[in-house]
Amino acid sequence: MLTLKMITEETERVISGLEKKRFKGAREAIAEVMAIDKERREAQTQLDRNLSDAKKLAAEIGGLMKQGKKDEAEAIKAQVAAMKETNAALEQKKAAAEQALNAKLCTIPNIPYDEVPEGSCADDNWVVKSNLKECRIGVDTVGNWDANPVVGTARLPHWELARKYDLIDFDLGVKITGAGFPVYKGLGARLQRALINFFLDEARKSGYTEIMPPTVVNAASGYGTGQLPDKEGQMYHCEMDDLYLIPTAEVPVTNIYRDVILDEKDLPIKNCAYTQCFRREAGSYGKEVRGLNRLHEFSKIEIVRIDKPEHSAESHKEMLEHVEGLLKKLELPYRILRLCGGDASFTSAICYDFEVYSEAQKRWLEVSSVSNFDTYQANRLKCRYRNSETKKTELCHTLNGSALALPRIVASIMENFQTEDGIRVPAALVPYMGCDMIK
RNA sequence: GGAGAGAUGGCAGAGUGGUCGAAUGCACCGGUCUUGAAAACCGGCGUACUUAACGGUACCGGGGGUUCGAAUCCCUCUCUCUCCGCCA
Repeated sequence: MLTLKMITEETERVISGLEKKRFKGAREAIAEVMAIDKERREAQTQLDRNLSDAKKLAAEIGGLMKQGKKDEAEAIKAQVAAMKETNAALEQKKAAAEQALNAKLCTIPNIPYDEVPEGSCADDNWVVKSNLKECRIGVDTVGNWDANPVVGTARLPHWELARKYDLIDFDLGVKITGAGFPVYKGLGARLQRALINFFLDEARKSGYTEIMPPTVVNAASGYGTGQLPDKEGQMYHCEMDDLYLIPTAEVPVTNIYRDVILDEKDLPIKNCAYTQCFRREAGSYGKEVRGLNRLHEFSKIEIVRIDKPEHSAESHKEMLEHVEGLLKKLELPYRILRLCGGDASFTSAICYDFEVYSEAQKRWLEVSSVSNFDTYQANRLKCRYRNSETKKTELCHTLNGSALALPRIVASIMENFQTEDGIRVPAALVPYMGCDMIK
């Protein structure tokens, strides 16, 4: 959530930022926050004063009793007792204001950085880079890519290739669990493991510390990274124990740093984690979710950074380079988008999406989102560091990105590298696969 | 799952109703001494909210209660440890 300090000190900048994010009723929302905050402060100052008085009076009683001045002691007792009611009311007022303030702040998104483009939907995103031409997979051509000659053959979508080579069984997943829970088999399963190991090894080479976190989290963690309260319906919930299946490793990994004060010298913290991710994806339907395009359970390697404010932009850049490096090594056709204000996620200050091209589906598939959350997430998490110069605690910046999510990468590999003899394995994966062809 | 014990500052560990935000030790930071270091000595050393400031308030695992007053008493939840049971 946004900090009160920012809202009160830079009100106009916040409002225009929210408008850039296409947040409706920004001015009213901010005015409401400030009004509630005023109420809260008034209740607090008054309560503090009353408590201070009561405390001083109550402290006298002990002495009076020892001196045997029972009557005086009793008089003060009555006096303090009388103050209790007022204090209880103030306490309640303060608590109510705090709660209302918090609830309101949770409904207000992060404000975008200056370099975030104006715009309201996906069409307004900037394509900052694309290697499509180099890959020579034109939208209309059919497999003229040198490394992948499928001339004259219609490209098959990955779900058909999955069946042809017996790599993924979607129907079996339905039998065991339900739609969106595929069963990977044989080389299909091995490809999963190969990608997981490849991504983790690459992350390690880039200096990330591998974390293996729990895949179920408590409500406090869900709240810490912002899945709760608003996106409750997107997570699987174990009611009996009140635990949630994680939608991304971001949740458990970032929550490591909840309520933590870090040393400046330890920043930036660079963690990576492979986990299964679980998403209910309520409201999804149709061909958009066909095959591997959208699953309820999938594998993902996430990179997470905690950094000091003045270095987070540099961190973000390094993360983008890391993810781009992965796509290059996998030889996939990709493009990088800088998301516009209206299309960027609720919590991000700036976000880049990586997409790979699916020749068979004739569309781009999002495989990674690399965001800087500035202090937005850290404020909710209470993740701070001690500034070595001022000796004061300050909010960290948090960043994360997928590096990478498997299903669409698998779809893209299958569709783009299909040949008449099978599916070519990109060179970087051959050591992990133990073969250069899936057939 | 059953029985018992416990949860105090970065760590260790006192504190069982009043002057306790909390002794003491260690760690850490600053200083004196020293060519330098160690030792010794002196000083500092939690977080948040609030106030223009002085200062004030809250927090001793979480929540609630008793009391004029709670780290201390009561209830409840969570977690940890020991024993038993079950089990990868």
